[in-house]
Amino acid sequence: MTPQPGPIRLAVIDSDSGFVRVLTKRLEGVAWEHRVLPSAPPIEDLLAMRLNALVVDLALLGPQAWDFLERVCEALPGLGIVVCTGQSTVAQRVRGLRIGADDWVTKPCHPEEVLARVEAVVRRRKRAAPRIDTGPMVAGELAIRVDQFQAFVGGQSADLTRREFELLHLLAEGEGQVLQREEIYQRVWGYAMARGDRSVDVFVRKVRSKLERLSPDWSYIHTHFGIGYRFQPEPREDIGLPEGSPAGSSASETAGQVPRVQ
Amino acid sequence: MTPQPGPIRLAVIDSDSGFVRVLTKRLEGVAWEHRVLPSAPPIEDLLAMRLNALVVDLALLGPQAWDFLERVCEALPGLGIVVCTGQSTVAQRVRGLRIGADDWVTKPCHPEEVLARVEAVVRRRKRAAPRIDTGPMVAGELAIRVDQFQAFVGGQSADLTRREFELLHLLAEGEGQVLQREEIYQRVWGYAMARGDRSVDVFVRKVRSKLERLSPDWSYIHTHFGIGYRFQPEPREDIGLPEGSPAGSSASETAGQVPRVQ
DNA sequence: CCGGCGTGTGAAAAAGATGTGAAACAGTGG
DNA sequence: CCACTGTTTCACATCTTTTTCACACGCCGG
Repeated sequence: MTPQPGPIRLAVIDSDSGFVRVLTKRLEGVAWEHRVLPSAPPIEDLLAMRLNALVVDLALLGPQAWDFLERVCEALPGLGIVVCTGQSTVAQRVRGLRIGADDWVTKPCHPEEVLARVEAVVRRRKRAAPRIDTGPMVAGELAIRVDQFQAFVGGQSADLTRREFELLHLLAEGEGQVLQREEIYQRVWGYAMARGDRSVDVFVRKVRSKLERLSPDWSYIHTHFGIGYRFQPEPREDIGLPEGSPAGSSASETAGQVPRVQ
Repeated sequence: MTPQPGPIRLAVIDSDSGFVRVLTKRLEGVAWEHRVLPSAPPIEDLLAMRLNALVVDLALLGPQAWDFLERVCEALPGLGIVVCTGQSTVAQRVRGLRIGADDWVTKPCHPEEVLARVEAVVRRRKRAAPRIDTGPMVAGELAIRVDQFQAFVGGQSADLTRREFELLHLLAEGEGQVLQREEIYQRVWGYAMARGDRSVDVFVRKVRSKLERLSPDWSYIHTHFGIGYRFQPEPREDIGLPEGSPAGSSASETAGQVPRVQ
């Protein structure tokens, strides 16, 4: 349907020079960004590469192969993993797939097939973001232009950094949905969130503050206590507060009508 | 990490009786809902089955195999497709994967591996499209939306906190069943309940009170003295009956058919 | 009708999450 | 190497939720 996979960022962990050479050649043909690693790098390095997919020969990792596979799957749940290894038993293949590998190819194999399998794995992963309409998405006073990695209000840029933009973009795509912190982190940062990480909160604050500067009468990002955040443009009703009432005043009275908006 | 893939709805299109028999046996072992089709059904029929995955032997579809594959991929982009066929060329496999198949297994193959591959495909699909099939569950005037971690009545949020929601959700899932306090605690809090802990009671009260605000004419959570609680939406009948009949009404109900409603 | 438990109720105390500002750290380009 | 921008980490303020308590009430068995 949409054969257009776009450029894929791929790493190959293998030291079989013949296989690597021939695969690399094909990779250059399709212009994917790729990198060959002769042995398993630390997980953090893989994180930093922001990959779409990984091709790995488990055989060369020795006894820690399963452990490595497991840790990679856990840390990068969004990464497509294709194991490409010599002879293996059914039990091994089943184990690898159960642990979290997406595909398992047996060498010798044709590089074109490896590519097709990587493509299939990545394709499925990307289905989630099929936003094709080139037009900017508008919400309240906001215009979010994916092509510019920026949000505007009345033609003026909110001056968001890349992460800030990606966060806002993700939230805005799921307008009205409550997204959990873990999921947000996973999808914006690209890997699993460590417990106690406050990055999402911090960035929400930054985005809020930048949006508020340009669009003071609207609120966009709502907190769901104990869960995460929800994007939904709403005219701010900070009306009233005439005088006497101390700010502290109960939020409770307002409850019932509109879900709590912080 | 991915311990629980949950039940998968699967269809197998194949007429190779030996393969099908052995695969079916394994399918029953894992309790997936499955169906075997001896030939390609109309796309609409596949749609109606609301499948998670499809295993198909392209060989038996003859010359229209590619066309069938293409149409299925287009019509059901969320469906995981595993081609399971006898001998094939690299070019055929690449073609199939490019068209939209998620995996391609060559017969003869071990049923366990087919299952593992189906599982991997479905796992990835669920990660990619996290919120599509999550229809709200309705009960009485209540709509419980898991994706929002919230319950609504007539579009209005009950403003449940996370634990309150989880409690309600658990009870609602077992609609009509009496759940013991210990089990409720175990499943909502995640660990064993200490003796004398009243948390469950307290939260039941909070949920009841929040639900009653929005849906005063229904009662949802019923107490079973000495046991626990049961979720079951019932129109409240305490209206009328101004004086004559004491609330205690028919003791006969307690007979076990219709437990006491408090 | 009474007493013993188990549950309902309201409020206070404790625990936990988020908001906030600023400093530490990392990456880039001069 | 420095200056600069952006990201991550930290400590603390603020606010919400969860837990704990003490007591009232209702169910059940004498």
